[in-house]
Amino acid sequence: MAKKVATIKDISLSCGVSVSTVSKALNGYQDISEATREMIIKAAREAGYFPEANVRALKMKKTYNIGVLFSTLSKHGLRNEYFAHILASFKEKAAKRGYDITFIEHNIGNRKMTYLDHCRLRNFDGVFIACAEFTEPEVLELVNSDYPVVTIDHAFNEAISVLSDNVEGMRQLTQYIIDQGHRKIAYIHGTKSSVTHNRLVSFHNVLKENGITVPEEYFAQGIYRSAESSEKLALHLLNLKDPPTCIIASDDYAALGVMNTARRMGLKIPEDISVAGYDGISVAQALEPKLTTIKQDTDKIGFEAARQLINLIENPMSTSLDTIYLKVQLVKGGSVRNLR
Amino acid sequence: MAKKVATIKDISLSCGVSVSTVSKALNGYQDISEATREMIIKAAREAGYFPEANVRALKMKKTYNIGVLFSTLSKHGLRNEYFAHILASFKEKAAKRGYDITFIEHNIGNRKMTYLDHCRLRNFDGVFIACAEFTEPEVLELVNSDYPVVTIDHAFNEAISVLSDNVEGMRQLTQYIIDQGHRKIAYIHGTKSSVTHNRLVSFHNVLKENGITVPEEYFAQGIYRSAESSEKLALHLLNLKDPPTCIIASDDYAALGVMNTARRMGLKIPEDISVAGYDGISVAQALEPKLTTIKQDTDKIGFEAARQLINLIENPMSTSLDTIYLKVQLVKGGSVRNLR
DNA sequence: CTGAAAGCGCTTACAG
DNA sequence: CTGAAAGCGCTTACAG
Repeated sequence: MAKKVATIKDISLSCGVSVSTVSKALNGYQDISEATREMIIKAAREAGYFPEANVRALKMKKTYNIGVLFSTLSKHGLRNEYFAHILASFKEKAAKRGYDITFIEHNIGNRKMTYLDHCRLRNFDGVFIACAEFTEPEVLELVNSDYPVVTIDHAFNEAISVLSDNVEGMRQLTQYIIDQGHRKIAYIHGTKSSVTHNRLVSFHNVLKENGITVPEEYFAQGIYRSAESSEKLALHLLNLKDPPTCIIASDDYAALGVMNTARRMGLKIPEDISVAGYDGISVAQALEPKLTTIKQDTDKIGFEAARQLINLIENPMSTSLDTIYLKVQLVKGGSVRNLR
Repeated sequence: MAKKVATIKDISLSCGVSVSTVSKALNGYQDISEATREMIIKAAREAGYFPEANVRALKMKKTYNIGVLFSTLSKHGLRNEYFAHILASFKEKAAKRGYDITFIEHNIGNRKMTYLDHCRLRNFDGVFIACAEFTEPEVLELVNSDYPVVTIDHAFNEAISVLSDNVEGMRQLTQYIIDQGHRKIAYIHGTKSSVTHNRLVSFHNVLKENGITVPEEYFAQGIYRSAESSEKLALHLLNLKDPPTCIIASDDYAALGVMNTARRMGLKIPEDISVAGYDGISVAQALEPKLTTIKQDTDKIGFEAARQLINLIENPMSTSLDTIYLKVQLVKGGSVRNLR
């Protein structure tokens, strides 16, 4: 079980040269004779030698390791398809550029610590805040630290932020529904956050632009990703004296809840009631009718976050701390009826 | 942007003591005067000092870092709810025990390397093979290495394996369906693998025990997690001269495909055709009728994998290389009709 | 072309 | 109770 690994010293002994020479030969320095280099490389291969990155980092001041903050709250974190997909694509891009990924935690080896402490401990080259409570002091401490930081879903002045364009997404979705002839549109939105806020504002604006007014009772606050919560709220909405013809849910999971309630009431989708979601999770496209929704480009978000972060790490002076808005895509599905 | 971090030397200078003394004070050695200790701890706090783990590891021969192999193939890896949930729970448990998690990759800093090389590079304390091609030479090299290894979904002699009990799961599911009065049961299974094999065998056995024979044409090979694939296969099955009364799909996603096809053909579920899945993904329980399926306990799998691996790391001599089978749970849902 | 030496930041016997 | 010294495995000016 012991992990006995060849060191540079072992190679130097077996080759009868100094460790300096071994190091240089292995790192491709030019001032080593071809014969020596070959001998060393051969010996290293045979010994299964591989340099230890942590030690290397000690001299090089670079760990090629990125810290990823991914707090695993109830419905968030890795258990959320949205975030899991973003991480997958971030990981792929980072690997391609030669960086490893380590999760940022609150403790290691029995020591409690802040996120920032953990970063120092591991000496990350940069930090990706993928999923966190953005008002937490510890998170802010990280954002305001000396580390190169990229966040998603939330913009900071002190970091690069990659955002799915929520204003534009909600605009496209709402306009599409209006274009299908709907004027009585209800919105079960998620709990308070900047994302929720932007979508709500956008929804309002598009209604106004189209000269549409909807009653207060068409707005309900649900819980992101909770089908249960939206089932109840949908029941209330559909039992109104003047019910909506279309319900937009906070996300695709919530939309499934709306569909369940509708079907339970004997309503057909989209004939009797139209439903729309947000996110574009895979399952919602495996159903029939396919859900009308806004697809967030998780591959692009993760890819872009990694690209930006590594640029910031490698060329801090030529990488500005921008907020980057990524395009979303309207998925027309079949769950919104054309009333015209 | 420069990460100037206080070192132990800085503290020693500001306190007027040696680095040895600082190190000992910070690590709770007893032979340091109370006054000195307090002064040092205070100074360290003020300087925002935090020891660097990589350097520490150099002496301590322990990194408190676990390598996780998670190859991101098309439908696998982090984009698969099953694996993502297992990773989430593994991560939580590992964090609680004080271990970090780093993904094992194929390259870092432009160097190609094997998985084992990467482990040596990062000097992991142990390895969790969560999602990989188990026949790949590189994976076998890892399993056969000196590293403590835990795998899931596949048993090895040289490692601890945590498995969801597929034989038992398929047994429960099949028996339940038979108990509901079904005798014409089709099975759209996944592509070849030990998991697929065990489920198929179990399915056969239960049929035999119940004196049931089903025609060859009731077996179809689909693709795990592909609704598209199972849509086509279901169409074929339902168009047979003597169609099944129940179709078991390889997993819940595939089951959704079966449902789509059925509905498209004007069949109601479960009145006209019964459907069952496997996995217990969240979405399948948000639908109506709820899908009859076998729920794999992803939380338990990840938790147990982490627990076993850390035990193996910390107490190699008192941790045996077992294969651990975890219970599954039959979710009765409403997608299988009671024919009695 | 090669190697001795210093140093990265830390820990830990050992001497005082 | 405190500190000088060696060492973990590697890199890199510098001297030869």
